[in-house]
Amino acid sequence: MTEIAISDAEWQVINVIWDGQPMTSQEIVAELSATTNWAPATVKTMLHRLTKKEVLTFDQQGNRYVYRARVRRSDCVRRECRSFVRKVFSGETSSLLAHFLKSSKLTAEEIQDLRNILDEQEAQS
Amino acid sequence: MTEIAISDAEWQVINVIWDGQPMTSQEIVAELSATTNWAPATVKTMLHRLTKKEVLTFDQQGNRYVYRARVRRSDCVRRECRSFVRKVFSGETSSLLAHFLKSSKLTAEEIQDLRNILDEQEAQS
DNA sequence: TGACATCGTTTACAAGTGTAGTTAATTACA
DNA sequence: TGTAATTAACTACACTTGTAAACGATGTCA
Repeated sequence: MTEIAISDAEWQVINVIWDGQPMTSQEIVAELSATTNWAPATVKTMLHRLTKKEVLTFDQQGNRYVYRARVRRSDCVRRECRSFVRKVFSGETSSLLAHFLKSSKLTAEEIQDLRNILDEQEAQS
Repeated sequence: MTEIAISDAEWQVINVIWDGQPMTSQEIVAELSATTNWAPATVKTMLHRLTKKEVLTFDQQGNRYVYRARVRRSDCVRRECRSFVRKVFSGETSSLLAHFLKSSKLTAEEIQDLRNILDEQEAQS
């Protein structure tokens, strides 16, 4: 079953990796410096832990590592969503949807896109 | 700013309190025994921590406490949702909505309700 | 008025987390 | 080839979390 637990800070790291892999650690550090105040050593720790958790892997080139994800973003997103809806909305996805639909200001275009998804969903049932 | 951090296990506890408050701890324990394997002492710890975090308060009646929430569920839900969408969907609520709309099987009725919400949202902009 | 049951409080403890300095190895430049 | 810079690994440390037993106070029933 291998429960992979990715912490909040680790999510920030692996998000940039999913967006730009393969990446060296200094590229990752550089990217994260835009959104955090983490010391480089902090990022290194995170990379180390994520590697240990088998979320990341790397190819060694000289004395530096080139990281990439070992797990699919979509799988992690799905898992995280599932536990979130369970925790906050008692597992009721429709409540969650209602909440986010109400609380967010969407553009006309986004609204249309969502309508289209609803149409598809309806067609499939 | 008072960052309130409610852990996963604590969410399970406060959820039953929001649903049934005011409640004594044995009522809370009883309710949770339906969904968890926690020892009563575990629940007590949680109640204690949530009280310390000022998420709960209580009235003393004899030697037992009657607990109720000090924070509104809607506020906690909102905060939790905000940090979740930031963590998993880079803050893009429309991505989150698309994900959940696609990944969940909704009844025709739920779909209609969501459409109505979309209509309202559109009308307001 | 004891003895027992029931509360909440205190203590426990390992694992995970956020945050980062220190160190040892390797590379690169002079 | 030696020294400076860079890199990943190791160590650190306080705080949170999940999980619960032990303890002391209080209430209850005989």
